[in-house]
Amino acid sequence: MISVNQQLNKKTTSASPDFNTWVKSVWQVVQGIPRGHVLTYGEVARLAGMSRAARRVSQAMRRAPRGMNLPWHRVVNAQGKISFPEGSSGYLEQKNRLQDEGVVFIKGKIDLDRYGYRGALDSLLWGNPL
DNA sequence: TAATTGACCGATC
DNA sequence: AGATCGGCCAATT
Repeated sequence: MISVNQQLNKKTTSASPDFNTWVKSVWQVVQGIPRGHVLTYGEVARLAGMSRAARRVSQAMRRAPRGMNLPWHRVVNAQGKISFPEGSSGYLEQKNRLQDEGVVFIKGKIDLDRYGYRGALDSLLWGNPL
């Protein structure tokens, strides 16, 4: 008995042109994140045109060519936390990179209202403190 | 072919 | 605030 999940998987698997196109959109979106700000996986997915594909964003970023210097570190999860296992090399590198850009961690979390893209726009429009 | 795996998310308690 | 849970779906095992 083949599961529904497997059926769906089969239907869209094997490098569908749609998915590959979307992957490129993901790269563009990520490239557009300003220094010192972050976007969540879900937001990137949505902005790239697939609202439910948060989990695919990491895949897309992993595929990015080295030369393009994708600012992958500016993508965090919806809780404002780094999604690599705490203490892993990926975790530390991402945290270091973000801190170098002025992003502040409080108890391992980033305040998305302040550093998120939306937060950034609100800051500009509202001129609110910090 | 089938099951498992994630750099996830939102609702809910 | 933190923990659980179901849904998600290409890639990997």
